[in-house]
Amino acid sequence: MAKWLAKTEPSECSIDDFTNKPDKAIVWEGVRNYQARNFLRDMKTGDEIFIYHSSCKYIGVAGIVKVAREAYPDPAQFDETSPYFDGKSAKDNPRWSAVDMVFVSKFPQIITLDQLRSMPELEYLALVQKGSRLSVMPVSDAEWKAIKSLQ
DNA sequence: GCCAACGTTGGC
DNA sequence: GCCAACGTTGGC
Repeated sequence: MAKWLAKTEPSECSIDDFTNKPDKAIVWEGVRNYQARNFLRDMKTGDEIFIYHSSCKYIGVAGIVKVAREAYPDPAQFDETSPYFDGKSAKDNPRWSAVDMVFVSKFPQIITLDQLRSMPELEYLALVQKGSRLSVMPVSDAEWKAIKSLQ
């Protein structure tokens, strides 16, 4: 089973939104980057995903969720009141996808960027590349193990 | 708040 | 197809 990492601003959606409702799936919407979207579309039910908190006080990997529903048209792209509305997306050929995710675990402490950078196994992970803005990325088994070992 | 790095847009 | 201009991301 493939493994992934997804970035989120905790003010938008944090690991605590999952822990607050551990049995409820959360719609992962608003991805507006083609490379990230394509990775979303590759996700399979049950795939596990690291949740990374960005642009906040405590930056780093906060926990794990898993795919509850595979990619479907992101409803936000057709919602004119949504900041993710995309007037160029056609109903019969939706441009953007969403998946549903459910809670798996929350780390007792955030795994910091410094910790991630200290791991040679993570040298090629897009997350730690300078200037990388990719918000959804695949994680190899070796990388997954390395990140989990930092807990 | 700053600013470097990035992805997208649009004129040509 | 090129590339400058622009808006956004995201760590600091």
